[in-house]
Amino acid sequence: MRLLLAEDEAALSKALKAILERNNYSVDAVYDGQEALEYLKSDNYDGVILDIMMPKIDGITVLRTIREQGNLVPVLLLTAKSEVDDKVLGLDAGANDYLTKPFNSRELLARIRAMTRTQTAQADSMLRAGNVTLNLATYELSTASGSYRLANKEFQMMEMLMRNPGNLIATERFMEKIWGYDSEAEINVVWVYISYLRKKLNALGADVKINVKRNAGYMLVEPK
Amino acid sequence: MRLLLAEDEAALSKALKAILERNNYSVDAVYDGQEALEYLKSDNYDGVILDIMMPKIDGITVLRTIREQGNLVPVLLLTAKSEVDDKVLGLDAGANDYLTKPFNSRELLARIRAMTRTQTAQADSMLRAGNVTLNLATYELSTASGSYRLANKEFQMMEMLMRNPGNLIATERFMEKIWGYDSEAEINVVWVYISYLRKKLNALGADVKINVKRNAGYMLVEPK
DNA sequence: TAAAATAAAGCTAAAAGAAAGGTTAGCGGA
DNA sequence: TCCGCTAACCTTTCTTTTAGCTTTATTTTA
Repeated sequence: MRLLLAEDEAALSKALKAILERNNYSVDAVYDGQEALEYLKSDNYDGVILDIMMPKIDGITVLRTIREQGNLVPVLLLTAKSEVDDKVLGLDAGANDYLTKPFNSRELLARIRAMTRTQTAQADSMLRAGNVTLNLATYELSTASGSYRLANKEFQMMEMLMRNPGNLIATERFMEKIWGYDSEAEINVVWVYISYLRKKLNALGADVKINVKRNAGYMLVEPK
Repeated sequence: MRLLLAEDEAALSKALKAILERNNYSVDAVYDGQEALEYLKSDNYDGVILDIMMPKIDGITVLRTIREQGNLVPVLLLTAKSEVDDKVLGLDAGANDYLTKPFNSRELLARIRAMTRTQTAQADSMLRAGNVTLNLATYELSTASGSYRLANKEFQMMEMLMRNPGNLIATERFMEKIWGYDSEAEINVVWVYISYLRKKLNALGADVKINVKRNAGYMLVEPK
């Protein structure tokens, strides 16, 4: 399986390449958007890992360009924590998935596997659980009876829950993924947002629930 | 969960050990690569935190050596800021993850959790005795006729019993393992929790029983 | 030595206490 | 104005203690 890795930060690029190669991918690393476009023109890849912030040509433009050329190669976008709107842009531009830095290798590998599995590609920009959908581009949480546009943090929490239905997500995990390792925020922001989400799910007549497991975390449970 | 910490800088080592122990890891600290190798030979650890720059034998060599010996214990490498290439080397040598100094405790703990999860994760997430199962992930105690989600202490007691069916567990042993040596709790909390568990086992129609042996302890007995 | 008395050990419901989690108002910054 | 966050207060759940009761073991007494 051949992957193109476009990431300008040398240390991260090297590390990623090593991880990917240990997992039996052949990886070409490039360090700016222009190089990425050249490589994508000349070669056939099974997947692309594309940082958004890159010198010369940014990731979104690279993505848009290759899609215009009819290239349907699956693309995983890497975004820094704060570049939230970039995600939306990226999905609109035809990305298959995105990953927020910092991330761990297991997650990266899982996403790549998921992405390359169904070569069918084209952005699945909706998450679904029970009678609820979450639009990854517009941040809309909907059921038949209505919808809310979620704020950023709400969205990220809901996304994590919906990507792992039936699995427990540790409270610390929310903190790490959404607030970052160096955040000073109190642990109870998580409770606060869980509360917001439950309220909205309830108002929408959702048939999914967010369950708590004491001393552990939260889980999205779908109806049977 | 037992960890080996190999870090030559005394102050950092002490601090890390304290943090880890506060998070319920048992930590052995060693101060050079040679010691690390000795400890890794003689003992079983659930994870290793390995500084790269160490006296006598460096971390990468330690890592490479134990991997050659077929030891698959998860290893988290600690690298100083600039040693970028070391990361790559380290991952190639078979490290599971790495962390750049300086780092904060939340990140360290997250990495350790992630690293050790793989190994143990779905190994065996269920304990079984008679017609009863205990789900180690959800804390659910079940039979065909239903289930209870156990609270923390209840769960720990039940786990100890189910890991030693037919063996006597001293009341004092419960105290040591679950409440800790420095607990102020009275001995009769054990009786109280035994009582809770019996009630639930009974309500579930379990065919196992918790027997008492006077002046000794308790034993889970399975039907013949 | 059998029966009665006493002591020790263990059992359990309920109350008290502690901790975790939930909710809301409000403040400050884009 | 919307968003993110904190802080205060509320609710629920878990843990421990209390106290009275039952069972089992030991000692005493006839």
